[in-house]
Amino acid sequence: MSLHLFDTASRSVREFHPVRNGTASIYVCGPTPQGPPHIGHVRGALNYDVLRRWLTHQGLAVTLVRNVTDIDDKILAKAGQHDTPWWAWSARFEREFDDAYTTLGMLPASIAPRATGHVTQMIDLMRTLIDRGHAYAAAGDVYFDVRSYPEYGALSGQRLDEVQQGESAAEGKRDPRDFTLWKGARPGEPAWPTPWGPGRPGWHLECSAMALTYLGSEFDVHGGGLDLVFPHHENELAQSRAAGHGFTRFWMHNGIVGMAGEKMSKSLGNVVSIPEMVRKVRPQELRYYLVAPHYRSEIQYSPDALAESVRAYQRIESFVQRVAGRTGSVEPGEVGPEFTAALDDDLGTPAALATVHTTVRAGFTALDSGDEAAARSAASAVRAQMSVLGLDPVTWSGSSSTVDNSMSAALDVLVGELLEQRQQARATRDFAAADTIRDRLLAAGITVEDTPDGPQWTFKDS
RNA sequence: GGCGCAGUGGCCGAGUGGCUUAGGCAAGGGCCUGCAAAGCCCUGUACGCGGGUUCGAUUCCCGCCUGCGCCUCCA
Repeated sequence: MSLHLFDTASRSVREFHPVRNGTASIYVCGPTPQGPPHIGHVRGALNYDVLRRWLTHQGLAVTLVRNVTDIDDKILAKAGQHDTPWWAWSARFEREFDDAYTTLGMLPASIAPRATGHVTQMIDLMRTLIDRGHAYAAAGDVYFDVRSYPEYGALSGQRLDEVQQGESAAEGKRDPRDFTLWKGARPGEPAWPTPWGPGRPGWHLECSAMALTYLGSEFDVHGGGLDLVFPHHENELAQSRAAGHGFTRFWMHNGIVGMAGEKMSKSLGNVVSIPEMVRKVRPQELRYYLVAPHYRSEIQYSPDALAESVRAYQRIESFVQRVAGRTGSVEPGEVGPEFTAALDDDLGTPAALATVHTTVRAGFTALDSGDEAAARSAASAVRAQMSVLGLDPVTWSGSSSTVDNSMSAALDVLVGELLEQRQQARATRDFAAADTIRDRLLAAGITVEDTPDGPQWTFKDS
């Protein structure tokens, strides 16, 4: 195995060797569920889903932890505005995130731990840091002493002296750049007891505590959006190393999703929340769009680009369907060396998809020339490749909820009748009647195409 | 002010010191088809601007312009 991944800490592509043979451990910064999931959240999550699938494909037992920051300032503020308990607010959007992940075909995380469930571990971590002289309590808060850790800033390339100082110089803070491990409770706020007074988890501490709890003192990959490098990941690294842990071997950061100059807003009609988007395109098409560019590239969202992806995905899909329609169902086979090389090279999904498309073209050519064996072999490779990307068309059509199987069978009979009538009309060269049938089906969302194997129909819910 | 990323053919999007210069979408021509759709074949010579290094740069170096991310919450 020669997977190579870009590591933010070393700013280079390095060979991946798991900490524990035969396994891979991944921690991904998950959502702060204060609102509905949007395209950017999902882009990141999808990236680690592909990584996870690729590692699994290589035979590794993957543990993927994606946390939920179920308490923070914004959650408290928004819940307050809506007169809702903070825990109900975050639970509601946690469910929306889960739904979005599932809708987009992501494998479930091994565990999705919540911050509020790991206060014990956070207290332990803080105690260690205080004992080692890296943290201190002041006025109910607990801070990390940034100057006590000389490596601070190495991950993000920030020099401590140049870091802009936060505006709020809280009481007892030794240095304005010291970051909060634990927030003392203000009146009316939820609080958990600690040796330093009641309060609630700080964002940075929470991630370290959960990563260390589930993945151990040293693990393979820590992922998140590029916007988390500083300060979040810098702080996580500092507090974890200062507490004596090796922490992660690779820092992996996905590019962010921009909005092509426009801000995302409902009034502009460019809302990109996942439930909205999935009404416009099928989830597998959205997934294709988000997975096709390299994960480290920035994506400027545009409806036109999304539409291109829809077409591209449908081409692959129709190839697999065509082969299955003519020669019977096709099982996934080998992904092949080119595809492997592409993903091994820092998860090169663009090159991997280029291989898929090249295979599709060859497969269509084989189909046209009647070489069914070659067509089946191509389709089999395509299914395997797409499966690694979470895009296998057969799996997706099988899980489609638009039409369940019994309905589908009934529809098949009815459409079959009409297509039979149409064939008879065509046989007598009554093309007007034949076209009327086709037009009526199209109006109902059923597209008819004449292939060398006879007419094929597809249903699209729109 | 500091740290960092990007600017590729009509569009999206890879990549590389010179080689057969990804892939997709769209377009034009052809094949196939009653028509349509799909598919197949062919066509398009692009790398922000100005310098430099080099036999040779889109690819390396310097400067500039433009856009973006982070330094406060963010995937």
